[in-house]
Amino acid sequence: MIETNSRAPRLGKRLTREFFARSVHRVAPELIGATMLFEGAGGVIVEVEAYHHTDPAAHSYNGPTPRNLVMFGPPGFAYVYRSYGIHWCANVVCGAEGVGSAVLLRAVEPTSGIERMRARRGVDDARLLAGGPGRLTQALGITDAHHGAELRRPPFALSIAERGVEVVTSTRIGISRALERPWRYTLSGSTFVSRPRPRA
DNA sequence: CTCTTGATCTTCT
DNA sequence: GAAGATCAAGAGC
Repeated sequence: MIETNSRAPRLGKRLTREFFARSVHRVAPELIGATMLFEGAGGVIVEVEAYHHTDPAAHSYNGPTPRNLVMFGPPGFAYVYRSYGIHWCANVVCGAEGVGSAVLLRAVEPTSGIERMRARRGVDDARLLAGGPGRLTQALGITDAHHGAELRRPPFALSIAERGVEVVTSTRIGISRALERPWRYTLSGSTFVSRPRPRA
């Protein structure tokens, strides 16, 4: 399904805490087209997934644990977890404090600090620099050291696109529960997503 | 191009 | 003890 996120209430404006305090299902599509930098490296967010606290696929589904505690904290902070023992994956906490919802950052189209991203990743192809949640954190240099950090403050820099963009919804990647929920959001036509263009 | 498998370790059962 | 919001390399077509 394709829609435009032009109704985003804060297009072109600096992100506020209220931006993240809304439903994860409203925040997620509005992050598509936003620019995300970490210590100056990063680019345009082209793929995210929403994880709601009532969602069996969400880490927060069974309530707070030491790992997911940040998800239950205030919105706008980073939930960083270890994936498959190897990678780091980064989320943005959304919704009211205590709810336990977050948006997984899955792919960025590189626009800034590309050489640093290449050095960290060890590859040249721009589509392989930050296309995938593990690749994204490695390219930008995000680790568990930034777990619980606020996305509105350095070294993060996040800004919503000046204009609305076409957003495609599809099913999420790599999960084994709640497979049918269409909570993956990608920038329409982008070749920088973690997997080929989702079937619309 | 697609499919399969190994790496590696924290969390939860 | 198994599973997991992943990735890269290798085999096969």
